[in-house]
Amino acid sequence: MPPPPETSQDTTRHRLLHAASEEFARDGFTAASVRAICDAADANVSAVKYYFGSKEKLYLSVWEVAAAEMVSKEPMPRVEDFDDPRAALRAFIAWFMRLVLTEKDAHPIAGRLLAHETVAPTPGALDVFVRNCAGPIKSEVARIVDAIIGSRLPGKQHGDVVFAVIALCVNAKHSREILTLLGHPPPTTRAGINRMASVMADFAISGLDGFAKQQETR
Amino acid sequence: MPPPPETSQDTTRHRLLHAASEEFARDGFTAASVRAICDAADANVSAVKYYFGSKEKLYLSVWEVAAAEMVSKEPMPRVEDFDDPRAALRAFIAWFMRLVLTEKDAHPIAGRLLAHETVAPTPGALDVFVRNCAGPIKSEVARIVDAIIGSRLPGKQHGDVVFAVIALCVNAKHSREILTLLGHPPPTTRAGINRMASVMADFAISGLDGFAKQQETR
DNA sequence: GAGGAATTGAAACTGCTGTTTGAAACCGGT
DNA sequence: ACCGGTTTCAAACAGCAGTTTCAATTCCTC
Repeated sequence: MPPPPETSQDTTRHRLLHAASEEFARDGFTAASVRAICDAADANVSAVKYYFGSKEKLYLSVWEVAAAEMVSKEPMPRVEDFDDPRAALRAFIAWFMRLVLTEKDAHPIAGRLLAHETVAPTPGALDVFVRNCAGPIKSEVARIVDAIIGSRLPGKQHGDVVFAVIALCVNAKHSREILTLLGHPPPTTRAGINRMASVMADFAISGLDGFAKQQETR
Repeated sequence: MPPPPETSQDTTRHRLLHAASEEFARDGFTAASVRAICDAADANVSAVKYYFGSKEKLYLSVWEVAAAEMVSKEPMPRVEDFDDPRAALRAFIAWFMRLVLTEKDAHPIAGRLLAHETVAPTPGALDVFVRNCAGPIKSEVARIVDAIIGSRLPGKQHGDVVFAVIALCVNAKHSREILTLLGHPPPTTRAGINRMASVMADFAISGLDGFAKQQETR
């Protein structure tokens, strides 16, 4: 019997993790099935209990990998890396939209996991997701927004504006099926995503400048 | 053979429809269970087959009611009803956000059904939803956007901008759980929704004016 | 090579889903 | 009171979910 190429990447545990990533990313936590994952990983169903304990703990392990991948493959742009906060916003929006829209590029699974988790949170995994992923993104957007509008909006309005910018980045992902049926499918290529991100950045910068002007006249 | 519909208000059929509306609105098509619906309606499980044929046909019936409710309770603002297209946009955003965010006001269920259907479309019901609901909304936003920026953006960009405006309205609903965990829960009262809608309208108008100015300088 | 731990395997368990069945109950018209 | 259609009911169906069991196998160490 010829021994299969047994690198450290080909253990049952790794194959399970890899297959689970794809299933969870495509279908979300609830809709993904343990049996389908194990079939894809060429493993027995009992392996998920043996290696991870349960479906939910397997999901958390997938999230750990995805979060690590997110920060390693293409790091999040930070406002202090730019001279102009508007340039920072452009770069951030492009980065964020590549994150959520790209299917097989820099972030094979993190963006899709993120999309599922946002609209249908998995109770046990939601706080992990918010801490490692949504929280840092929101904080950075808030810092960029502050740098542009000079801050000092009332608290609620400030948060509304921050999440408005985020909404511009994630909507194409969340509403993909509807957009497609309405004749406006979201881009999937890196070039197409960057082009759309540029439009969103124009929109966001003009929108924020409106608030900045509103501040000045006070 | 299943009989034609009744007209009275307390028939089993009517109770089923009412209970199904709430369950589908809260959990979406897949997650809502026929047994839970029948329990809430104080009816036997077989009643859904008897009166509607299947869970999916019951869901379509719920959508019919919701769509009718949507156009009757509070009609969609149209651009020709206003002198200024920016005022039309303000009114439209406020209307749309009330639609998707309100829990027990003018649109008890339509907005929540819409939210579920947008992010997790039900194969059999998606085209009905797009035709009766998403399509008209998108068309009206497009008309308002045209009136503001004077149109003549390249096709793709124009669509991007239209859906950017829509994103501002629906994101708070789609990301409700995340926003709540990040300390910024979406408003639920009519006054709170209107306040947030005003901020989104400011943002959108400034954003669109940016494109309008961009057009002029060409 | 033998012993013992680590891993895999097929099958069953519990519990849920939407659907179907066929008989019982109900109700209005004769 | 009787009939015939309408409506309800409890129960079972087939199927899939995640989890569990425990024997069989593989792997490593002595």
